[in-house]
Amino acid sequence: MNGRPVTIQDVAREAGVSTATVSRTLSKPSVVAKPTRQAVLRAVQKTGYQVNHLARNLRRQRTGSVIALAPNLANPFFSQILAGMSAVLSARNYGLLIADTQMGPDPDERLRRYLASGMADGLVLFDGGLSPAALDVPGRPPVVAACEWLPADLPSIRVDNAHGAALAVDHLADLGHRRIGHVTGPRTNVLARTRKDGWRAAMARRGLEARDSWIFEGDFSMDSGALAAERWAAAPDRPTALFFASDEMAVGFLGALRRIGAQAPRDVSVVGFDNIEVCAHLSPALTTIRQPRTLIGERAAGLLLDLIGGGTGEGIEGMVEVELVVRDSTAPPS
Amino acid sequence: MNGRPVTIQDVAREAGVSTATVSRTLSKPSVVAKPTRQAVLRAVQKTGYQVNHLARNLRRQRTGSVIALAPNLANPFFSQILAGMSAVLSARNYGLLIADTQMGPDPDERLRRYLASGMADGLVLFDGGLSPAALDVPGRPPVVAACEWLPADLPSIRVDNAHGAALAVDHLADLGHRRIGHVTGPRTNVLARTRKDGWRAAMARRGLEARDSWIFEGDFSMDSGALAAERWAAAPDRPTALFFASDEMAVGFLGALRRIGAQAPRDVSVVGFDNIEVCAHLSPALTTIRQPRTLIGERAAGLLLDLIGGGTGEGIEGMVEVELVVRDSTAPPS
DNA sequence: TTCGGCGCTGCAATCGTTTGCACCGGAAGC
DNA sequence: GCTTCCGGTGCAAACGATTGCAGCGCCGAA
Repeated sequence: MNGRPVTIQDVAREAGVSTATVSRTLSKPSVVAKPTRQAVLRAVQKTGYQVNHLARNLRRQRTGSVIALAPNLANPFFSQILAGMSAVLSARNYGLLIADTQMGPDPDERLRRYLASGMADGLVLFDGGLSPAALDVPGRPPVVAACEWLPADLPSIRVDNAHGAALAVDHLADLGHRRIGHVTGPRTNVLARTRKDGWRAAMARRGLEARDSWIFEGDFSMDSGALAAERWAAAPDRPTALFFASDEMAVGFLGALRRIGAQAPRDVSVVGFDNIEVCAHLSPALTTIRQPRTLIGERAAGLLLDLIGGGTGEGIEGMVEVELVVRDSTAPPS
Repeated sequence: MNGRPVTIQDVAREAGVSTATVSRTLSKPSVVAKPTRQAVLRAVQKTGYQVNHLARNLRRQRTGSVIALAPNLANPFFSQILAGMSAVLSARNYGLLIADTQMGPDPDERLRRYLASGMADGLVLFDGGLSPAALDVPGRPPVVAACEWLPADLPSIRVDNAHGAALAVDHLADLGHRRIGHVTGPRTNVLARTRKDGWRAAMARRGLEARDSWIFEGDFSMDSGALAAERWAAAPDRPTALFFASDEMAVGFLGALRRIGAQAPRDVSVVGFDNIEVCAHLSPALTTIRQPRTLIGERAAGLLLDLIGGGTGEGIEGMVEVELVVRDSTAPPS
């Protein structure tokens, strides 16, 4: 009942065995004789012993946690991914540390610090904007890239952006659209680039022209989507349909569209990317490409744990499939 | 260049001093003589030494991290709060661990385990649905309640829900509405209750009747907001304005409203609560009560750190103010 | 000359586990 | 009866830092 936390020594004394035996009872019960084991467990019960993770981890030379490094934690896109990671990690008794790359002055330096500090046994990187050189830390723990990725050849969980773009374009083309434009993400972002390339490729495959004036540059944000609405309205040969590199931009677009008196899908068909929750509740409900975010988190965590455990990541690494969700924001051109 | 990580011993040898001196140079530079200090720092540079947090923390009897415990990590509401926490914590060299209360079978037990495990120096609790008894762990670290709170008398960062409700009701009443309804959160949720009580009180203060049939029960989700739209449409004495306990519900409501051919603010004025990002981009843009989520995260983290440091939390604990953001979803009754 | 005091440094204990190795007794094989 | 083996246990050395305490040299005052 005193304040001092109860240690393995106390349990050992209580059970009349050595600390080694207590430790083994707790970690590899099979090697200790049944009566001893029971005595130890009783002592643990009685004393209310809890292992001290710090001591255990120091001895084992591992931290028992993993860092998720995202460009912007405030972005809700990540919350579901983190939830997926958390589920897998906590099932395996790992903790999930989260940190923001874009907060301090020097993101690369931050990444390097995290890698060198030994604060975690592994790291999941959601920011493709970092320099591969920052990964060049001697003795760094395993790193997994998710969603975005670096030129460096990291094990990664990728989303099939090209296929997503193709689904979108095919859907619109099937409806009869021929002038299908694209609203891009930020120019430097890998996701944005692959979606744009996917759009271009899909257009070519369908024998449609992918005119440059049908490309509107955005940055994934709602505001940039709203801006795109104005530019779309002002365009001379404006597309009858738009494929957006993110739902957020599509949402911003739809709102702004209404404000200038136009309407989807009457005046323009709209396809987003992500399937964020609000899509289904907009009016018109947004047709989009669903990204399985929980799955991405689970896969990323699983891959990282495999690497930490000395595995090769074989069979876990790789592409995550996307699918088209048709709602009300797309229709044949009028 | 060998694989073994460099320890404080290596630095000591390199600099020709004892490990004690190296340690002091790094933690309390003022007590070591300048030439020695420089020699040590040079050695640190040369060897590329990084402190081993596990060892340090074991010795110091602290973990250097803090747990944020949320009911549902996938809920984007928390992402901005976590970002705020992360900013404060990482500035003070603390790590942020996140975990989900509602994932396993027994949330209370999970909380108790986190408290007893010593995995963190403190904990921020965002889930008001847990049993106060779960906090009754001998020698538990400081706990801060944020947003929601338990009956137990925890230090907390609260949001002025009553004032928020009053702002909403006053705004609607000022526009001329007299039949102002309320869409609630889940019955057991503290936030939901205080917002509802706030609504009732504000109605009374304005001399307006708060009829029970104007209360629509929801659960904070978009789906429940959509459901409320149907029930609102079917109500005989339906309110001309609705105050929602969350933006999400208001968003769901607006979408469903359109689908049944009605429209805000023509047929009903709508006020939300939170000011999530999408509010400004809906059409009509949603009038709402802004909750400063980043600030909540910062305050919660600051309070917890103060408590961890032995402070009383005086001056940090307390209420966070909300404000009315008027947009297009409210207008005088027609 | 002696002594107190002060600034700096090193010694070594300590944090609480895990785990390689040695040991011990009993069963089994020859 | 003697070895061999093996399941079960304990001893004690790690893991890598922090820190109380003591000691050392040096300076200034008496």
